[in-house]
Amino acid sequence: MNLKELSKILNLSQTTVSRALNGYPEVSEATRNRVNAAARKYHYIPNTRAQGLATGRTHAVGHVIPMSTKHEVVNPVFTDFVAGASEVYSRENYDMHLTIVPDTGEEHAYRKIAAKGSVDGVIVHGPVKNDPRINLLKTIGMPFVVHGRSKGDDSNDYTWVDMNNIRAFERATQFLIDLGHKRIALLNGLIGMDFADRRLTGHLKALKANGIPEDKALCFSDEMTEDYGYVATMTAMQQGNPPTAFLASSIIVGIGIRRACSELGLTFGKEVSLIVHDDELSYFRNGTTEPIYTATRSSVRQAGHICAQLLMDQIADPTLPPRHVLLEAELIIGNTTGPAPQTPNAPKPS
Amino acid sequence: MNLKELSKILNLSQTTVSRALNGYPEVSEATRNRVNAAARKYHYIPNTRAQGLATGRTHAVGHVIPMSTKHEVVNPVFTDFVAGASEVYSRENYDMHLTIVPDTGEEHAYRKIAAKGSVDGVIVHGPVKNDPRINLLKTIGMPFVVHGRSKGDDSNDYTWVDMNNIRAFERATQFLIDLGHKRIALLNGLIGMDFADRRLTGHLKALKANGIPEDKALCFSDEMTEDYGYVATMTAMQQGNPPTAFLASSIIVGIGIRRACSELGLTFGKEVSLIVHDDELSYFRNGTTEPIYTATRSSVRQAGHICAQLLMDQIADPTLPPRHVLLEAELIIGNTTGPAPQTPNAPKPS
DNA sequence: GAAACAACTCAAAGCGCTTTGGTAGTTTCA
DNA sequence: TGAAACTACCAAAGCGCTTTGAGTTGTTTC
Repeated sequence: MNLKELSKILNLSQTTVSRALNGYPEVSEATRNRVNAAARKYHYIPNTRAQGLATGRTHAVGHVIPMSTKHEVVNPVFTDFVAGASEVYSRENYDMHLTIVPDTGEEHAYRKIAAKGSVDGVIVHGPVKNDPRINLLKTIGMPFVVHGRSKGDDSNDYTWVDMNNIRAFERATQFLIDLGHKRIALLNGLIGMDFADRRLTGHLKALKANGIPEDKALCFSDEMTEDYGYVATMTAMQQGNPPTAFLASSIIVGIGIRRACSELGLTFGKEVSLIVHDDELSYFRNGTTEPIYTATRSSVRQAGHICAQLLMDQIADPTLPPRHVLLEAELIIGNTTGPAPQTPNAPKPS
Repeated sequence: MNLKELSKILNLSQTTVSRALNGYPEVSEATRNRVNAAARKYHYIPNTRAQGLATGRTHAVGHVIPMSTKHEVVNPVFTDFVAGASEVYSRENYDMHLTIVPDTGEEHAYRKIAAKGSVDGVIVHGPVKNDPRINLLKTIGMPFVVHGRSKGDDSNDYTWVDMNNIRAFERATQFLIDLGHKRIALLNGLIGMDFADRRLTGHLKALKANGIPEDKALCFSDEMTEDYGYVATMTAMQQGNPPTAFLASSIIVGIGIRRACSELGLTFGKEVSLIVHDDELSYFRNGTTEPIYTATRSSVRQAGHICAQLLMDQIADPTLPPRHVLLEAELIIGNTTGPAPQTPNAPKPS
């Protein structure tokens, strides 16, 4: 069933039917009701492609995920982010496109997305330092919102939603220092990712403020998998001077740390302390009644929601000035932190 | 840059340019080269909407995810599935649409997807028993592939890709029985989901074959989160007659079981055994060198890849008969299983 | 040297919608 | 009473592409 057929049935012109359906005022109420009833009866749903061609609007947004040989395409954080964003999309009747582009030749990929005309705007995931995509999208003139930020770019020139990574990791580190910890291992995300850089910055800032020297051997950086958490912990604990505390960039890494510690016979809050960053992933709740981990908490789902909302606004009115949302993480005290052990941990055999 | 402009620049008709670009034979090689060069030079990329309108093909597929109040929208298994599927899509230059539909009024949602004409086919996720979507899609006449199956529907009548859930869980249960376990807890997925039903079937089949009575108190069923694994384990272990072995429907549930057991001071392979189903999730590898968990293993990423491929085939030739792919899970022996303890486990205090 | 055939190229229609620029018919009001 | 102002509708153009059917050359063939 298309417009033509429907209008024939109703003995009206396509114009009138279209206007009736889209709420234009130049149609009498009687006709409008008649049209709406018929549309429902005959299951009439406008063809998006045609609508898009005619209006220049697609009612769709794209999520573009960079894929490299270095890291996995889609991760659990992305998953929850999308869940949050999709709440907005389905409310606003927008479609969501997922495009996975190799991070070589990104420019072409983005140009293609713009030229193909299949989305009204995009969300940029996983920004790196000086991310070239931002300028590209600006010159192409496609509305976009960045999840995170990109250091180096003038950050007032585009819309972003970010978590205060520096502050969160500064606070977490300070909390551990206050408990007497001096040897703190940081299990960070992939270096080069903007968020990972900021977390490192925050961590180092707190160390410095307390006169604790940075130890490169305690700074790890990788894709945030469970296995990474395990392996890095094992490596750290086998050093001559192992850490008494861990700071993990994701609850998933924390799970790996837990497995390692349990294997090494270390109890959280006693021999070793742990703070994780908790994105409130739906499949890895940090406890339903009381927190499992001491954590810096900030909902990535909420971030998705906000990003989507800002993008919708931007699409509705492209002249809107750039907006910025900086979410603060809460510090949640759980059972994985405690005072630093009196005698430093001895190296553990492998 | 659009076709009209490009053809003006080249001093050719739109027809010729279009044919040259799309590889039709009625164009001289010289002209074709000239056209291709110009297209590259001026960054010409055809508008998908227009192309779709003209051809009836959208070069896009939809993933439709049912959303209910009962379970989360997107889960880690879905994530890896999508990663696998997207490999095929990007190779074939297809777009991927994500649509999240409330499971009330599903019929309308699917009809809408078909009528909107924005995808050439869909992948059906999370089939339940007697899933109405299958018949609906058949009558609508939209190509589709089901990830999983739907008991009750004549399973030869549509294309599906499934894992042999019955066999996997039958084998796993038998393996535990062979180790002397008689009290085996099953931490299954949501009841009603087709895969969960089959897993239960396989489990019960093995119990029956060995004359072990079913104990409802040992059968759990819920959304497969880490917390569920933890809570169910705690519940199971506090019973008068606790289990000596666990069978978990996902590695994530297994992680929760691990946390509970470690808290209860139980060692895997000694006081308690554990087999998980391992979907080979990229963020939760079952060990990189040796397996962490004894597991039934089957790559959901591969399943995604296959589904996507079958859907592409189906779209290319809708007259193709339905196809079925049944993947077998491997049984991987890790360190979490061992002989049943001589004296049954005593109930653990909460 | 006309007819037949390739080898190219083109104008125009059509995909399903929105929107511009109308036209009738009715009401309003000087 | 007649011009102005509405109201309610419509025909047709246009969005950017593909594709049909129809040329227009230039080359063979008999």
